[in-house]
Amino acid sequence: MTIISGRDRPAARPEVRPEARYEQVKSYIVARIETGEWAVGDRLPSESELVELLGVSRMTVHRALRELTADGVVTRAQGVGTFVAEPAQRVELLELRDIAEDIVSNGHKHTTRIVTLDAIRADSDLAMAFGQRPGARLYHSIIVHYEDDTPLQVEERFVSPHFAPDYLTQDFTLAHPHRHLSAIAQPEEIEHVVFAITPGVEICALLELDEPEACLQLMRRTWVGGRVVMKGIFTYSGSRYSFVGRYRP
Amino acid sequence: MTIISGRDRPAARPEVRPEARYEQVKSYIVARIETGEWAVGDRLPSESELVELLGVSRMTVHRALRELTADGVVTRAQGVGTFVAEPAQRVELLELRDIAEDIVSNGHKHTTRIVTLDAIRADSDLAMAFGQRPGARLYHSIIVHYEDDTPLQVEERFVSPHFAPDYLTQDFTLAHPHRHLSAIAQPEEIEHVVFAITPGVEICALLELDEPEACLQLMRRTWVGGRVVMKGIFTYSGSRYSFVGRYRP
DNA sequence: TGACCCGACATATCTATACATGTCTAGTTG
DNA sequence: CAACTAGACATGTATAGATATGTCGGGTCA
Repeated sequence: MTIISGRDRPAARPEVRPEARYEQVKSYIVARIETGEWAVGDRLPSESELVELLGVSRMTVHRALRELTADGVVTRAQGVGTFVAEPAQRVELLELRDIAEDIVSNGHKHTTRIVTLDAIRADSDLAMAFGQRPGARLYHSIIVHYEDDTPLQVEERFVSPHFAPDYLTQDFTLAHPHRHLSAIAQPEEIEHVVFAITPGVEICALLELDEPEACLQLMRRTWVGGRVVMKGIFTYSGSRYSFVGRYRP
Repeated sequence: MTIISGRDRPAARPEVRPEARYEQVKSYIVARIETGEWAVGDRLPSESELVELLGVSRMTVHRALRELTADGVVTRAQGVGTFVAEPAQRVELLELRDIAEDIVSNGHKHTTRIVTLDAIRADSDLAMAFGQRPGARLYHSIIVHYEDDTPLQVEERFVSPHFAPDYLTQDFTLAHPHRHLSAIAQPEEIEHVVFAITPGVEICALLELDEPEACLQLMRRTWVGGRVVMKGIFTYSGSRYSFVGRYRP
């Protein structure tokens, strides 16, 4: 049995690009899994068997199976066989967009105001957070991001000088969240925590809130070389900002 | 010039699996891009040129380039060539974990309490949200999720009966956020919005908060067939819950 | 009995070749 | 000069065959 007629098959509808054969093989396998004919954990026919079954070459079958492996549909073990994988459990993701991109893509003007920009000595809490001795030097900044003339976000950052030597002279109108890190210092791990807080008087003033309202706060820690090199606390104007995630399974 | 010696090359270190040739080709290309020898937008040597340059077959080069395309390192256009792609801009993602899984994986006991479970008639706002006529039937539930004996989340959901016919008799101790949808109704699109709010008296009572505090609120809308079929509003106990994301680039 | 080896079989990779399809250019033709 | 066309060249797909490597079971032998 073959799923595919000969190479010289006339195209039924010239305007429709015929599906490539390896795609047809993928569809064949996925269909059989979806109907339950091949259940989770079952072993699929071997490549050679599929070659006989479908009338295509082994490389074509192999490509189909390799892509299905990448898609998480099957798992393969050399010398053993190919098996129907556990259905991937859906992970729902929220995209943390850069505030500047967000403002610009909504058709507004993005500006920043530097409130504080200095080098400090770490107190014991900061030293602990950065895995350094108390008294270690850290760069520190407080910046307000505006949408047109409305403050949307206050960001406070602490940065290890070693990985951002020219932090104090950077162009803070740039958007990228890791703009300050030198090129060698590629982040190895980034941790985000999102809270809801009621801001204190300083942040209320910076966000021009007449009275405190619930605000989103994002804490980001960036690791390089097993150490925290940047810690940022981003407080968003409560009723004016939300995180949005939109995805298609 | 070849990057690869003959097939019968003796393995220098038998315990180290030699890298496959298509992997070596990928590394060769990536290295040249990373050093800037091939800059963004530059055209790479054609497959045939790489064959000559590297001493491997075209299929091997092709596989390397196909995988680099999937990785977003290069872009290809049939009949034109292969080009160094824009470096993918980092998107930072926050995983929205299921509350029940979260509680259990932290070693606590997860229980739920059904506060409300009924069928209602949509008012004009709800009808608008679900793309239906006012007066349409909707299932409605309010459920509190507890970590041990502490309320962590209040969820309120509205569900289109057509896609969740047995919603009212479901097992609400199950965790999956789309447990209620029938198997045919695979979500096409899911939208999440995260706010910070100050909860009203009802939610404060359900979360056993003595006085209002800033809380995270997650709104989720699920589309099937171009229509909203489920809308949920999840309010998390303010100081007791945060979203955490941790990832390696 | 247990350690070892070997063969059957599975996936993984690589090659050489062929043909299909998309793009662009230079030249031709009206 | 514009429109068409042939050809060069790029990627995309498919094939058959060979080799490499991992797994497992059964047979052999001390």
